[in-house]
Amino acid sequence: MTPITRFAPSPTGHLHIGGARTALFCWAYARRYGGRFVLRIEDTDQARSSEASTRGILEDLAWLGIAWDDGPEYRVRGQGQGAGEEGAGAIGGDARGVGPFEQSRRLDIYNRWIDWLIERDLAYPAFDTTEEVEAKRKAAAERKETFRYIREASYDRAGSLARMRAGEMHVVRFRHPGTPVHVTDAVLGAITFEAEHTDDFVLRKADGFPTYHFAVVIDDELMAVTHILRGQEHLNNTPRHVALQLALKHDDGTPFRIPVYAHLPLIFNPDGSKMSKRDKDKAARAECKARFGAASASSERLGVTGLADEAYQAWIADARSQLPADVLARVAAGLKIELPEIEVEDFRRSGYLPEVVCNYIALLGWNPGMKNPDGTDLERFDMAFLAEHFDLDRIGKTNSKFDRAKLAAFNQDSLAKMAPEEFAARFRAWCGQYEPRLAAWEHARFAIGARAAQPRAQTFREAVGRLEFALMADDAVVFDAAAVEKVLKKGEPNGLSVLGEVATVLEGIGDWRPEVIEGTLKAWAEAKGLGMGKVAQPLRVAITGSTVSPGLGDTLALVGKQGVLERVLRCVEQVG
RNA sequence: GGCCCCAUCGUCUAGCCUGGUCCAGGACGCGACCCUUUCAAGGUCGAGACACGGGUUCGAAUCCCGUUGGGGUCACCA
Repeated sequence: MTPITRFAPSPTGHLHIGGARTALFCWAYARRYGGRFVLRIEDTDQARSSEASTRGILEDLAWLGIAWDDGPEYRVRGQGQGAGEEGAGAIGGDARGVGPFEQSRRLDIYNRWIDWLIERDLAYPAFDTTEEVEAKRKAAAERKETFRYIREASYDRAGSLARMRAGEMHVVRFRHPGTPVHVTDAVLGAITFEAEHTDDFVLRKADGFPTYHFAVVIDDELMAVTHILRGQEHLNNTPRHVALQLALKHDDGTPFRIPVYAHLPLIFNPDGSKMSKRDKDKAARAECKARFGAASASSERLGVTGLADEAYQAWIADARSQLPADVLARVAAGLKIELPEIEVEDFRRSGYLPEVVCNYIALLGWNPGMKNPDGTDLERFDMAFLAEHFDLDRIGKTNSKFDRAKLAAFNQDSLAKMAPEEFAARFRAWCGQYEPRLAAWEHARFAIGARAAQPRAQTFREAVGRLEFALMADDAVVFDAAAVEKVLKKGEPNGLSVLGEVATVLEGIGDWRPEVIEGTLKAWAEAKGLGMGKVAQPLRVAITGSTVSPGLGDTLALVGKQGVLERVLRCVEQVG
């Protein structure tokens, strides 16, 4: 049996990193066994779903290199930076004729099955208002019980059907058979759910849309899904789904299949809290409070447009509130802080490589159990490796915490190992989207910048940071006081005097290329009987304001001869 | 609270199914040293875990039970 897996996100925001892992595992399993991977959009919550989210999710998956076989069509534009097998072209489509893949477009299908169930009295209309059910739930909670909706023996079926046909507002509930459900989970093993914990859950909401539980079961059957990989938060939904699968039969009498279930361990923040997009608001809010005080801060101070003071105050006051993503991004920029990465888009913006993100998240809950030739555990691998070796039996059971430091280490390693031309090309593509100042550099200069930043950066974002000195105006350099003290004012020939001498040497260099600059300086230092540190450090401080920069030749080349001379002069004047 | 799941270094994990080769291996992080024109990288070394208690057994990280701890879930959200 060739497996068919599916990833079924609800389009209520960007793709969460946890969702990305689920998608990755689904993809990998399908690839491993030559099956198909379906992408389905679960947009049955009319209030929260949006088409923009759907587009974002498709884009995030494509960027990660997780291509779906069946699902909404997505055009990959140009030089894709994705990690997976598809470079360009189209992803998705409906080769098997099982679409559409947006649940909001499948209402007639669900309704047909609802009718089928009602006919057999396996489901029934119920007319309770939300308030009535809520009241019962509350009453049960006060008795320290869990409310379970069960159809009363006195239920008037004929009358109810008539009311339904007359158009009265109602929901359709499943008539739970009251038998225990046994599930064999591919990860967790045998699990039994006793009957007394299940109830007559809703299949179709009052707005006519199916609930998640119902749509999932119908779609998985109709799309011939064989393996359901999903987060462990769904474990308690499984008995509902199985009960439904047991109740439903096709017209020819064949029952719905019970797919293989594999519940994945969850991913949390290092502090054990849920990884939520609210974390980003939380971080920004904490920074605002720390900087401006708890209550009185004005959005004016942030220099953020499009954020009314009233909205700002409300956001500060309510720990659970969220700012629109774009506004929040501007707040963070104004604050000059990095927001925690939660969604795939965040990692992309921070300059992580998609193949590294996939590698790292695959390790959260799965590992290949193989060794490298040197005896260490194999944990660096690419998408092709996953497609070849991924399997359910090595999925762990324990939840994990997202370790950004390890991700960053992986990313730095991949960045450093990359061929310089590839690094430059990908860095440039990233800058085109997120760092226009650098993208504007002409080719030769960018190549030097890329070379200077490559071995040192954990992310593209950080690479930009390492080049910041070349981006600033010559008269904007701030000379770090400690550096000035240590490098320019102390020592036998103190740095300042070296600077004065070296300026003339620099001035004499005609061919302003990194190798020439560095060679000339080395020769000069040697001739003067000085260690290179005596020359390099004062120059670093003069050029960048700090003692830390890329290789000296690259640093000077990036600033340009004119700029270097100006900065040195300014430094001597200011410090001396 | 009911139900369900889980439990190896700070973190991710290997080992557990098929008890002995485990005074528990690796990775990230951390510490020290070396190298060095800074930072990083690299090299060498180091600290660091079988939650606890009972069994079973000649022998348990590995099997069983309990305790404790953690997580999930209890919607006309998915």
